[in-house]
Amino acid sequence: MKMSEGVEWTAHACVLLAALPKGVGLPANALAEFHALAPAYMAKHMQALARAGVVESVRGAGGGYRLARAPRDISLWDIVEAIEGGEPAFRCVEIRQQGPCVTPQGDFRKPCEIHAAFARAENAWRIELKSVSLADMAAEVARKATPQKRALLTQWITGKLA
Amino acid sequence: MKMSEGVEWTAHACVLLAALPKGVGLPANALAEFHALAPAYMAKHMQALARAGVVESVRGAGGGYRLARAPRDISLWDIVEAIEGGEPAFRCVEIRQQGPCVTPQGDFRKPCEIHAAFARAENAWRIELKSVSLADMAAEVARKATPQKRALLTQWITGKLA
DNA sequence: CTATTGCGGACATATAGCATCCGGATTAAA
DNA sequence: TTTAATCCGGATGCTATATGTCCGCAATAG
Ligand code: FES
Ligand code: FES
Repeated sequence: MKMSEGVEWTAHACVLLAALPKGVGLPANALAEFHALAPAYMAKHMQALARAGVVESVRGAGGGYRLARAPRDISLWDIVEAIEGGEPAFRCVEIRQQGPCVTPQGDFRKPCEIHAAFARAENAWRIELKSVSLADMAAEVARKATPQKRALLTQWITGKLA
Repeated sequence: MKMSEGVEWTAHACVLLAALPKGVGLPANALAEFHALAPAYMAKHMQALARAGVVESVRGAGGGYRLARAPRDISLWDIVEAIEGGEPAFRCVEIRQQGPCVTPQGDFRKPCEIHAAFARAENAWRIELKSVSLADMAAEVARKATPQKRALLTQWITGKLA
């Protein structure tokens, strides 16, 4: 059970976008370059984010991606859902309905206990992810940054926007 | 992000073992047959459970697998850990340390915010799984079973133990 | 008109999951 | 002592998913 690395890629990218002035964005190429990632693959992931409504795309020269909502209104779960899809990790395939001890009158309308337990666990996981917003993470990153890093960052960003 | 189906296989198998008298077990073949699963693959999964100390193996004729502890002391998490391994689904590969804006004096000793958030979420997930025991699930299954199913089950089990 | 950028599909490769098979070791029972 | 049942670990093959690239098309700013 391994989560796609695309989640980390796009999460970092969104944190970067959250640090930009409202309504301003960056092209996929720049987002990939910022963390030295494969540009073509990053572009694919950003398309998924756009389809999911997490970011907005602006086509044409000078375009790129920008956040579709305020950083406070975008959670880590939104990103996971966009990249991984909303399907649960545990998928009950109803093996209880197979085998020599299944009765014809068996009642399988209610989910089995195993299924229900995993559903509860994944729900707790989602709730935790939904409670973390881009604003939270961006603020924490900014707090920990040294003055040098801050300067380097603003310089790089202005270079990309020019 | 998909969990191995082996988790469902072994979870059902353990619930079945929990319904047996204490100290009594069943061979891997029977555990596979009970839910019409691939016998060879089920055997592999049971070996993993034995290595993890969830079940005990008894070799030789009349042998098989039995629970290593009381059903109350085996949780769903124990099974997931045995089959999937304990590694987290989200694995931070530290891409924050790459790119044009990393400063030489960067402090990367503390985990980044994204990493920390996923760790919290997965911890909530694990806590929920640890709170569900085989005893809980077996009791629930028994409660929902019809008299016919109960009879069929005991007949099948006695056939396997003979 | 041209350069830039996103969009979607086709494609290729790598990794992980699914499943089988086999020889060896162990043990109960005939 | 022989036989059959059973677990163990490794080797193997197949399939699905993840990773990553490429290309033509559409949109848009200058
Ligand atoms: S029937 Fe197997 S988990 Fe629901
Ligand atoms: S550096 Fe990427 S999640 Fe920690």
